[in-house]
Amino acid sequence: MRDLARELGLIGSSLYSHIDSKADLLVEVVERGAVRFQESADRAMATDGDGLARLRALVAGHVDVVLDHPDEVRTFLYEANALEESHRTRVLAARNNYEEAFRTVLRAGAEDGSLRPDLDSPLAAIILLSILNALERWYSPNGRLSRDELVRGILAFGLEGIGP
Amino acid sequence: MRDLARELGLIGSSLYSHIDSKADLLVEVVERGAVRFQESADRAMATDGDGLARLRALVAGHVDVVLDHPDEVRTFLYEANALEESHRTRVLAARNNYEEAFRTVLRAGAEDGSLRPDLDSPLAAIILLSILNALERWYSPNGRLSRDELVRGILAFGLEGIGP
DNA sequence: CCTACCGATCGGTAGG
DNA sequence: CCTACCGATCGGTAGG
Repeated sequence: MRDLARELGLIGSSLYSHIDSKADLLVEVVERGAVRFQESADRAMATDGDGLARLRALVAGHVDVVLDHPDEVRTFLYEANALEESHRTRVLAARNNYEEAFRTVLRAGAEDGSLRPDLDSPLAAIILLSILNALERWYSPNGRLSRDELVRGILAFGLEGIGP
Repeated sequence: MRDLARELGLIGSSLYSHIDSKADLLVEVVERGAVRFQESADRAMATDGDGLARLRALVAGHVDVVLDHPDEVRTFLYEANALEESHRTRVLAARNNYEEAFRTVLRAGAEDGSLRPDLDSPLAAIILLSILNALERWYSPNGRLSRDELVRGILAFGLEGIGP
């Protein structure tokens, strides 16, 4: 808390004129992350087009959220288990709901012919999210890939694979 | 430290008859994770066969390390940045070396025809490791997939993709 | 928003 | 390996 305060030009105890507790502050930050992802999914699901089109929108939206709000995302992804039970449950439900959007478009794509008909949608959803969530740990805008190339690279890997 | 001691049936200060400091203990645990991955990569690279065969061995080995030693792996993956500079540098170098094994077999596969000739090996290596490292966060042996089905599912996703 | 604190907990030590 | 501590730091409060 004293570190946070210092970044605001305050001393530690002065933070408590603005927040009630450290735990409350964590809840707020995690919640912001959850909202970002939810809004992104809502936008992507409102896209019209086949399963593949909506999958592309979900992936691009996720990349934007992760790269535009890395601190909130990190906190959402890795600190949710530090929340008190009731808040933790809500966040895990939000996460599952978001993952469900991926499962839904994958299933839709398998049925409308825009994706492989025999794909394992629960596994593919987890795998895609594993790839997307890890971005925060390695991607730099100063690296070899622009954000657009990154999205295309991930989609190429996921859609075509690396087989011969 | 008191929590760790309790799990051993000791009180906190008694730990210090066995270790020199909390920081030393962390170094040791992280190092164990690094060794597990390195040994796995060494075995996989000693496999004979084409790039694809060695990639399969790398993936299966990584899955085994993650699922058989989750605590060491978590510490290796997420607590390395809590190490003092010199140790941190060594661990990051070990990680890069391990990733290099993935890049090497991917490049080999692209050249020997067992993998897609135009694949982006640095990106594919990061993506595969993103998928593999995330396993610890969701896979349960009591779930729908056996370990073998998991490996096959990941390889199917990576090799064939989910495109139509 | 700061001053001046508080009780609890942390990593760790001396001595047996 | 425990007893009996220590100084530092933590989240937080009362009062101005």
